[in-house]
Amino acid sequence: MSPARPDPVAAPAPRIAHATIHDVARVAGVSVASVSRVFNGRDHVRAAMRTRVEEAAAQLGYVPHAGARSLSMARTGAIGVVLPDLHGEFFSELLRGMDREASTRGLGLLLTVLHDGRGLDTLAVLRGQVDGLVVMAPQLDPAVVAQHMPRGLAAVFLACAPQDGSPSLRIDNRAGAAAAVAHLAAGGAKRIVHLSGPAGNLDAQERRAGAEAAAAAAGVTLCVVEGDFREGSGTVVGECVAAGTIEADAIFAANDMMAIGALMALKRHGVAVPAQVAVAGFDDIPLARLVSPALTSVAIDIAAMGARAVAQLAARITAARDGFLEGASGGADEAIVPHLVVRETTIETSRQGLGI
Amino acid sequence: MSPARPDPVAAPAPRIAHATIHDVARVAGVSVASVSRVFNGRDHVRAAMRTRVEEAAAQLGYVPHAGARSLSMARTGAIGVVLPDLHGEFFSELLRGMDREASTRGLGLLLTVLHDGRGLDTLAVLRGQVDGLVVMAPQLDPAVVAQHMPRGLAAVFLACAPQDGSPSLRIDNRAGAAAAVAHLAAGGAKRIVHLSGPAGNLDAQERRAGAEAAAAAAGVTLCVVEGDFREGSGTVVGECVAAGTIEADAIFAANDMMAIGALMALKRHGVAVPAQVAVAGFDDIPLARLVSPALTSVAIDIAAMGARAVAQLAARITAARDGFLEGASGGADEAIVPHLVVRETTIETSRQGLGI
DNA sequence: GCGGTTTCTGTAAGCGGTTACAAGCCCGCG
DNA sequence: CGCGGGCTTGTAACCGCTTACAGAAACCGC
Repeated sequence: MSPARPDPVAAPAPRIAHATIHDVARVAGVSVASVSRVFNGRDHVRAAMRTRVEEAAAQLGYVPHAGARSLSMARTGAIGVVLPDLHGEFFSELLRGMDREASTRGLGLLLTVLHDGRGLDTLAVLRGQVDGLVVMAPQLDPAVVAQHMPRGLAAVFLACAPQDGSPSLRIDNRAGAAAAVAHLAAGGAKRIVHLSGPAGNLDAQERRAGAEAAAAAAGVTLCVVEGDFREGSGTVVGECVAAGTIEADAIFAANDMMAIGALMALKRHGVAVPAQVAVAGFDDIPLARLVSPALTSVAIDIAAMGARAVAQLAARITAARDGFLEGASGGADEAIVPHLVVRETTIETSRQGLGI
Repeated sequence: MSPARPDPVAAPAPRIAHATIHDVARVAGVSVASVSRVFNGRDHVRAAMRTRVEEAAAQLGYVPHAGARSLSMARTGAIGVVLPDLHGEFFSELLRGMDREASTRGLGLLLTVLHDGRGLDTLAVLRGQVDGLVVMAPQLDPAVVAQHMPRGLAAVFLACAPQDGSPSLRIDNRAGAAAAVAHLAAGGAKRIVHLSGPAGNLDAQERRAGAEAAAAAAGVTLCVVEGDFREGSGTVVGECVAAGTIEADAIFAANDMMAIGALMALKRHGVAVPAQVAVAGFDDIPLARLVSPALTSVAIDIAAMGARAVAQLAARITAARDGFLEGASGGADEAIVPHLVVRETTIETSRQGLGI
């Protein structure tokens, strides 16, 4: 072997371009297999060789090439995250949760945003680039999504219609709405008006159903007014309630912006909140705690949802790798149960809000 | 060739596992090179062969393996985004801007969050997985970052101390602060108090310098009080101004939370804003437009900054690929100039705010 | 019909790793 | 001292795709 080993001293100084495993092997005077073994841990490698390789690697500034490695190991160490064009808090919290979970597992996050409709074909590109997919595409036809899914890639669906063979995570809108209505009823409300979202919206439907169920269970009256998820419809309802056109002692809006619209309208007309009319919303947007009085709302732990999705996906990936064939362990669907955040619009408090 | 070509009819039905280029070649009865040519476009391929290959590919549901392709082409089609542990609006807007720019170029975004200190070594893992890096690490020692950068990988630095050889994008804090102070002076302020950020903070220093320069230029008095970027220090200053301990007709805070603290304190003490004391902040957080009176603030187009970073990186990547060697075209450093958003805390308006 | 192009197409050598397999080494034991 | 057997290590075959190169086929004008 000795004649084949070049003099380490004669090795060129660290290059601009990256050193490969072959360079390291040459400099260390060993075979590429040995270098690979040293880098991948616990194969039987003699100490002398290990240090020789490590020195050569350090000298060359060698870093393994993730792409090559993933090709030969059939594992990329990244998961694809497919999201609609989201904004603000929701987006960042979701990603934060996913990252938290992924990084503890040594996984990277490859982000793909589906710009309005176009671009489902980018999913195909992901094959060989990720080990699995977390897909959130509530606005898309499940059949179309299914058709574009790279076959044989583990996937978890988030907040959208369930797909065959892949588990999905949804938000338990029903339970959240029920909790809000039950809370209002427990606070003494007898006639609750539910300001719902647009009839076509799935979340809106579920929230409404939850509200109705809880109202029935509590024996209180619930009247539903259809809104559009925007502040304006809240304003209208707030004014009707203030004027007595709608007789109610509590308002439960299907999202916070509508609740805030109603709240402001009530305030403007001198209606005491919560003394005369209590108000609750859904989503717990950051603004909810800042309005005065602070808005009671149903909160979803978005980060936890993201984390859960990644955890499920990771489980599926290892399961697939360990030979459990597809389809089998299939759909461990989960529902994320929101929790109620009680603030000043539903309970009397001595302390004033932030004064904003 | 004919004996080597298996009967297409005998080909197995589409498999569970993914078909490779060899499978397609076999089914189509051609060589892998031809399949590759068909998929990669504009090489000379006869029409008959093209359709044969396309049919075979469709039948097998073949999708090229991105990993393998990137290995042989030395191009991954992804760029790494390295960020500190960010929250909310900033994070989502930055990513939105990056995605917008990246997706038009057919690039993916591989996200890496640097959880408090730990994890710079994950940068090394990125080699072979991305074509370039956008790094934002304002809290880290530039030298340490430089040391961990995979050599030979194009990079752009965002809002942090400049690095050798890689362009960086920074926020022009000076210009933003100057604009705010000039605006206050133009509105009639003579004695402005600048509530700065902590002395050790780079942004804070720059904002202060900009404020001082603009005050000098406008010939108005500027007195600096050091704050800590939190609401509390704003409150204190607001109260001093209300009490007359600090004599001022305008407050310019180095960020919005402090400005809001001051604003609320002034309001509480019955000081008219902006009539008696004008207030301006920095950052234009979402809350700024919601407080009453709405806060004038210096806004940074975060999405544009993200987009710009990606655009620069893309340019560097292609430059590197086209042979311009490193270091040369080096640091086309850019500064993102913020713009002033004028609201009710600096100009009289007839309309009331949102009433929040 | 033939040489000279020009246009396809196939062969095979990578890209940078991993890893099954076998060969080499060293050891203790009979 | 010879030999079986466990550690180390090297050889080489992949992973799935691109592409340089060369051979084959088709086309041209004569």
